[in-house]
Amino acid sequence: MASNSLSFQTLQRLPYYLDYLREVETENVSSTVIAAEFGLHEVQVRKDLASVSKLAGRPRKGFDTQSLIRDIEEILGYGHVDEAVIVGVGHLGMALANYAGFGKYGLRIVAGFDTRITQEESLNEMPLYPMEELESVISERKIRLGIITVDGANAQAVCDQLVAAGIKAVWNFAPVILQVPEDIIVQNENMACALAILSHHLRK
Amino acid sequence: MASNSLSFQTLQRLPYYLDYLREVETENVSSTVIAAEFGLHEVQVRKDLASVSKLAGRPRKGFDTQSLIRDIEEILGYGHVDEAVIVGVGHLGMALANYAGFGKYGLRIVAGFDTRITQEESLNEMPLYPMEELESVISERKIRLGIITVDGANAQAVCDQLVAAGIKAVWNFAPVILQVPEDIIVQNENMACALAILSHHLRK
DNA sequence: TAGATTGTTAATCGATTAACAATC
DNA sequence: TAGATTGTTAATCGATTAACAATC
Repeated sequence: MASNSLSFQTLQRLPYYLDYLREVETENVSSTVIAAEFGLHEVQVRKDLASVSKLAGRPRKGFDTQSLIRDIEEILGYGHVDEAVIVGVGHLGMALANYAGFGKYGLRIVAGFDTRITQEESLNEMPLYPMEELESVISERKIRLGIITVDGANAQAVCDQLVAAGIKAVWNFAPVILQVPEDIIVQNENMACALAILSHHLRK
Repeated sequence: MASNSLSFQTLQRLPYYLDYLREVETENVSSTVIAAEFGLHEVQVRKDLASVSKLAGRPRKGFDTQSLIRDIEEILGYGHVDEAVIVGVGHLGMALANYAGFGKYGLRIVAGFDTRITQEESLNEMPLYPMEELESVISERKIRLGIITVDGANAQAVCDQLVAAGIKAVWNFAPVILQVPEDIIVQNENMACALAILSHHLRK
């Protein structure tokens, strides 16, 4: 029965469950089946589901598939679209901006910014602005999520500008740890961290 | 004093420490200073460093900067270059293939594969092959790391092919959990998981 | 009733943090 | 010597797993 706080780990598993629930065609789904599908521990899945579902699961049957889908979608904020801006329109920034899949996850990147842009232009229907426009675009459109795809040396400065403009969450692809006020959340996507684990494994 | 096993968490922090150590110009560096730089707990950093450094830290002074850099580089396998192939040369695949920064981390992407490729061609000096060539390229060049940037529906099949060809580690950007033999390591880079955390935070 | 599945309470595990003695 | 910093041992914390009673 939906509790009020979810662990980081649980939140990260929800998108997987959701994908599976959308595919499955049965009326009910049990923790046992989902756990087997993903190679997770049954009790872990049961706890995850219990903490997000409004409708309790039923012994012998499991959870109601449709209701569970709605509950997870609500928690992940799919359906409700979040608007984001992206700063740094190099290879990675473009890949993200072009990535059609985000729509499915309730994310829309509505504008790009880059120091190399001198006047408004557009990339696949997404407007690109010079850095000077950052604050006005964010505050006018009340955008709350900023994606940083500039290089490490410039990431903190960009982050400060985003925060000053009123952003509430930052998705950081630069290989640095950003310093932000307490109420701002930062999600780091650092390729070097992932590589560290892979390389170390290969070296053994 | 370098122990034999490192936690996942420690490994992920090492690239940050390394960046900082390379920048700093002093002969010695203390855990205290690094902790302050990154907003981490002092003891956590000290434990991390103790577990990777061959030379013990010295009271009052800290660790020898150069020696620490070498130790971390060795553990992360920088210097020694890992070769990788990438399967799926769409936007994301190209962004990764073009990303110059990987060289710095000891990674070289030596070939790309895609179902849309029908005969060998090249992208910025990197050869692209049809899927049929996957096994022969990997086994001939003894490549041990495979990067998956195909869509979710095809990721497991690609993964199976990579494993069959002899890959030891998989870096997976598709939003699915891959099933692999026990001795293969998979590192997931799932944008939906990151977004789950950000969205949930914004929703509160 | 028997059996599958739920939810809960307790045990385990790994990582972080606290406390403190050792050292230069 | 005093003080900064180390390394180590114990306490805490969060997440996972085990054990088990409740239910349809």
